[in-house]
Amino acid sequence: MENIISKYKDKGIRLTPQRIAILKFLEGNTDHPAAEDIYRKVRRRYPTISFATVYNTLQTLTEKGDLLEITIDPTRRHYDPNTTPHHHIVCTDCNEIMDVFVDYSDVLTLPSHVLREFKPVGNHVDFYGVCRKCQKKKGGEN
Amino acid sequence: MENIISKYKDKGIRLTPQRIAILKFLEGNTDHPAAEDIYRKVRRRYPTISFATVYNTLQTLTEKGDLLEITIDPTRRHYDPNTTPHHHIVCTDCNEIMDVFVDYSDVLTLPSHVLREFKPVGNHVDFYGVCRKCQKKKGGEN
DNA sequence: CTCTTATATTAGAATTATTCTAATATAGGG
DNA sequence: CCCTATATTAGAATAATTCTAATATAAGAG
Ligand SMILES: [Mn+2]
Ligand SMILES: [Mn+2]
Ligand SMILES: [Zn+2]
Ligand SMILES: [Zn+2]
Repeated sequence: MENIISKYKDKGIRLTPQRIAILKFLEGNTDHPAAEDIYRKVRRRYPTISFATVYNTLQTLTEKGDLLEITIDPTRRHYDPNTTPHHHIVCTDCNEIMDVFVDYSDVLTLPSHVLREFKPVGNHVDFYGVCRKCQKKKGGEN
Repeated sequence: MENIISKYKDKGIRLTPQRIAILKFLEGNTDHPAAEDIYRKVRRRYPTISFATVYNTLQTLTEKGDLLEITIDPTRRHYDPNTTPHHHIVCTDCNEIMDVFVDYSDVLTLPSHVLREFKPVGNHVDFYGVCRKCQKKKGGEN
């Protein structure tokens, strides 16, 4: 818990109570929260926190390389504190996002005509599927 | 050109001049336009067209399975009239999007603990890279 | 410990993409 | 040619994100 503080002290990011609360919420969080999820949680302890602070902090962390923006939900940006490269599977029904820790880099080869136009630097796979909960729901509907 | 009309007449989509203009703009378009790109183009011939018409038409086409929404740019939705499954590479600098027509399904295998939670229905790979134009620009900066 | 200041926080306004509304127009079948 | 279910429209509404400018504070220097 307290090592979050030492971890970020070095990085040259100024540690305010609001930021520490955000960092604690994100630490180990595997839910891929959106800004509002973070805002709602942190506001419980810091009722005057502003959305601007949440967005500013998320942007700072992203710039420092300690947070990833997930562009998988067209309606809002989600955030992922796990910056080791990995992929996601999303429920087409409820939008739940689950991690997929497999490195597909070796098999994701690009055709030469693409390589002629682009110098690749990374990849990310979005899997789509139906989560167990939604499979049950759908079964019941029929 | 005229076969667009016959193609969609069957599908039970009512063909208005505005819709035909949108369909013609999308036909074979490989630029992955956003709603505003479509609006701006079609407005040249139909100056009174509304954004609502553009969005309604895009939604209708998506529902009929003749258009794909591309969730790769966090600031706006892009659309792809090519509905055969394929992937994309995006320039991290200028956001240009290029198609990648390779079927990776066989090699994108999921771990069993993920398969226990999700019944997969599809996948999409986002490649990131730097396009030739931006490679030159960046080279010049240094 | 106190001072200083660069940086962070805040409320609220601004911006922007997308959706909604309700009045009007029209595609296309009969 | 008529009818009506469906499409178009202007503009308002909504919602995510960004911006602004005033105030507060973290943390390094002394
Ligand atoms: Mn993740
Ligand atoms: Mn494409
Ligand atoms: Zn689900
Ligand atoms: Zn580029």
